[in-house]
Amino acid sequence: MITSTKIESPLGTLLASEENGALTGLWFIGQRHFPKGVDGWREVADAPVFGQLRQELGEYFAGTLREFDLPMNPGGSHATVFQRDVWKAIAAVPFGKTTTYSSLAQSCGKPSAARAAGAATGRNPISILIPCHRIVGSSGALTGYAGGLDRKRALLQLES
Amino acid sequence: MITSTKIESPLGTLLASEENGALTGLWFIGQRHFPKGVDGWREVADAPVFGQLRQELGEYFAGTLREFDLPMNPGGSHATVFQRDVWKAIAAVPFGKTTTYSSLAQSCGKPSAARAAGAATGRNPISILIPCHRIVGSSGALTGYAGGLDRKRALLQLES
DNA sequence: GCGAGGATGTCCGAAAACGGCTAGCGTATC
DNA sequence: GATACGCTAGCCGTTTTCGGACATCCTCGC
Repeated sequence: MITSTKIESPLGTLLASEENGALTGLWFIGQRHFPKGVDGWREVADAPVFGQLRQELGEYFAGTLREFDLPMNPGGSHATVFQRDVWKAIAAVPFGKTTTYSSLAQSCGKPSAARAAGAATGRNPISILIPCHRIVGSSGALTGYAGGLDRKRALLQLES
Repeated sequence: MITSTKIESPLGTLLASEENGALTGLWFIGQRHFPKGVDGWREVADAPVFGQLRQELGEYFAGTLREFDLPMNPGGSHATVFQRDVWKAIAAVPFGKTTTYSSLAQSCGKPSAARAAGAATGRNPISILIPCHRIVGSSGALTGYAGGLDRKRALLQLES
């Protein structure tokens, strides 16, 4: 049973989803790759992990928290091996730093799969906590963000 | 968590699967459309429903039982609406009787989908209990059976 | 009688398209 | 010379699309 809730943030409303006590997703409402089966989820605002998430997100946007710490389970059952690898690599990028798509690909053992890494990055189910906004082009250009480049810029600004 | 077990029968070895106390599948080993994820299932010979199944199958092949009665849940989560309709229609065919593919299609509200009904019949996950062997061509010919025509013939023989 | 063809839902494999990319050049501009 | 663009041609996992193949049967033309 998947449950969900909405969370307000300075960058717009977020939708969070949870299953078995672990966070499974966090998206800006209506963003690219917004999940499809949402209708089948049950809105339950007070799941424990949601409370913790609200708390930590608040501190993050206030600038007082740099690392999230709560149970996560991105991708649920589908999601390919490569995608999981990429997301894991993204999660390893520390607050305030950035890295490139090709560097990501390299971490996954597929040095020439930069473009595929970009695609996988876009499918990241847990925005912000898995900091896909910290991934930029090898030239330093932002190149893209499922929630819109403005938000990516804002998040990087917040962390600088 | 899906569990499974093997069951011997006069027509060959069967594989049964169960989830949450309900029978979800019953196939002749190696038959057409044999399930794929079997490796991920756990063999547990003494689930309650398996015991009952062994018992009833024994009586069926001995000729002393004509109607099975145990919890079934064919198709698990995938399986389309049309397929469920077809399987339900098959289950309504009584012991010793036969019906045709086009008649099945008609029962499902799609009179011209006889061929599709055939395809759906082949995907029936619970052999014998959902008596897909009772479905024949409109000419009376057996036309096909995922477990092989010999077994279909034998089952019909047993019921006559 | 007999052969050909169309309707039908689903699965499966193959092929093509599609991205949150990049390195390598050739030009253009100071 | 530097630096900065802009274009191009490869790169690669995933998604989408497409074309058959099926446990059929009825109709139509010969």
